[in-house]
Amino acid sequence: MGVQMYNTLTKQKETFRPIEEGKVNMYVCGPTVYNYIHIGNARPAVVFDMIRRYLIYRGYDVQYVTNFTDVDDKIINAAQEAGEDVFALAEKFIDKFFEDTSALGVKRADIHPRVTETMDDIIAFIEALIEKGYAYESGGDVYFKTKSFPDYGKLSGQSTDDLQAGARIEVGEQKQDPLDFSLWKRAKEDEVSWDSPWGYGRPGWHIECSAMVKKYLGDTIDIHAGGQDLAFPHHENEVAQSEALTGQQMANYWLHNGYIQIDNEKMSKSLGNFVLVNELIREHDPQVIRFFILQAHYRHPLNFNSELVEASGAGLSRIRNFLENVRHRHRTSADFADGTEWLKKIQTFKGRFIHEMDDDFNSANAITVLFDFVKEGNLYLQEPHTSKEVLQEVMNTFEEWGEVLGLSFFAEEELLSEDIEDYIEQRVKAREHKNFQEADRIRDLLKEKGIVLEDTPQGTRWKRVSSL
RNA sequence: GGCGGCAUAGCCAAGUGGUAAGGCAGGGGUCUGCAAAACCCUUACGCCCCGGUUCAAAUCCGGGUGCCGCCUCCA
Repeated sequence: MGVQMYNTLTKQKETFRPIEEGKVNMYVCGPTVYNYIHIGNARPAVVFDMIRRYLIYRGYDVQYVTNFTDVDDKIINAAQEAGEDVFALAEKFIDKFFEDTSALGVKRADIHPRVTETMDDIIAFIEALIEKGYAYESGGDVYFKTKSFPDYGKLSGQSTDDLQAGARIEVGEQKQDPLDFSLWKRAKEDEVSWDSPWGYGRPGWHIECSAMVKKYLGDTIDIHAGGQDLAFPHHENEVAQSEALTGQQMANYWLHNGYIQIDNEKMSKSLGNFVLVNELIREHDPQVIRFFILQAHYRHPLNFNSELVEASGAGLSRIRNFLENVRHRHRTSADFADGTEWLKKIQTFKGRFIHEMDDDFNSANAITVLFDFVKEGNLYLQEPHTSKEVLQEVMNTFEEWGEVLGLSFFAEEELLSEDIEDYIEQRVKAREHKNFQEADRIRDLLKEKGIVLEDTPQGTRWKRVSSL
């Protein structure tokens, strides 16, 4: 059956068929870099990173491109307010983007093109559209002639007639039709601008993605993704521009993630409920935030607040505890038992994981498979004899799943300092002599140092508790 | 007005025709010197409401209600 994904274009789940066997070209709309990213920006970054990782896991050679909109009204305004240089401000928030997303386990794209570095291609793209009669210059602006593209609306399910009703022409715009949208905007006084056949100006809102997709991935790509709100007008306009120019379908599969809501409302400046990732990761383990995001299906709306994240963290701890305990058992016990049955069972779990992920990247259900595994695995750990091979395979499996989900389930291998080793040794002796008062004293003392001790039939194990 | 999404236990969240996954929180128990971790039992006679189709519906159809979003920059 293979990987199934919900395609916004056809409004149904489809079996994924790449253009070229074994390869995937994937483009995800990136942020406008005028501020720190918020949790709403984090969701597409995380879920499409997960999808990318999964496709790689499934054997595809994935070429993944995410852009930065590094020149735009919002950036210009933000720079003005801060009294900073436009380019310096963009540069700064690109750095911050990488900082925040990598904390969330998001890998870098293969290519991160920027508008300012794609200017020639954008201008050439617009010129070609004018030549073909799909666009026109008007007072230094260039507009796309929406009605000249018959399929307009096919992605978002809007009809030009319906759109016509609500459309308006902004003051100062010189469109022939209210539905036309801008490809090139004439520069205002003292604004950053680039030279073009239509005078100084900068690209409109949607053209960058069309130009970048074409430049880096080709006329038709496999997957184009972004937030639900981008479907219209952004992606619709991209389709119009690209397909008008090339005559080819722009992308075979369109994926859109659902919104994150704060207390069931959209994040917005007016409501003042923006949650910046930057601030969030000071209060929560970023891995927990990622885990929280992946515990919901990527297309569904997801409500967000601190309590929910913490509840999620307890779940992640369960998995981590299990693996720490597996590791301890692996270190401390000999290889007695026959592992054949369990090795088979692990394969079954792996199959279930793939089955769930194949179904439109259902990471929520995939994580359920992990919990089911943990449940059975904990029972295994209680058996008097375990197989070292099985324990190793359990760790390998979670390592593999962790790589797909972008989660690290294992604490860093760590050696304790000698004095703490000594304490643990002393406590073992104290317990042997039934001096429980002393044993408890040492346990409390280490707990204050962030080391929690747990006594098992295989000896005392320790773990470090997170400071977060 | 047009387009779309959502509604499942105290909370989060799967499930899209076969008799309600999983996590968190709560309660009870087992194990333990005591803990911790873990395990066992327990928490929706019912999936927003009303009709209908079916041997069978949370799942399909019709009608309602509520919430959220897009249509303007927005992930």
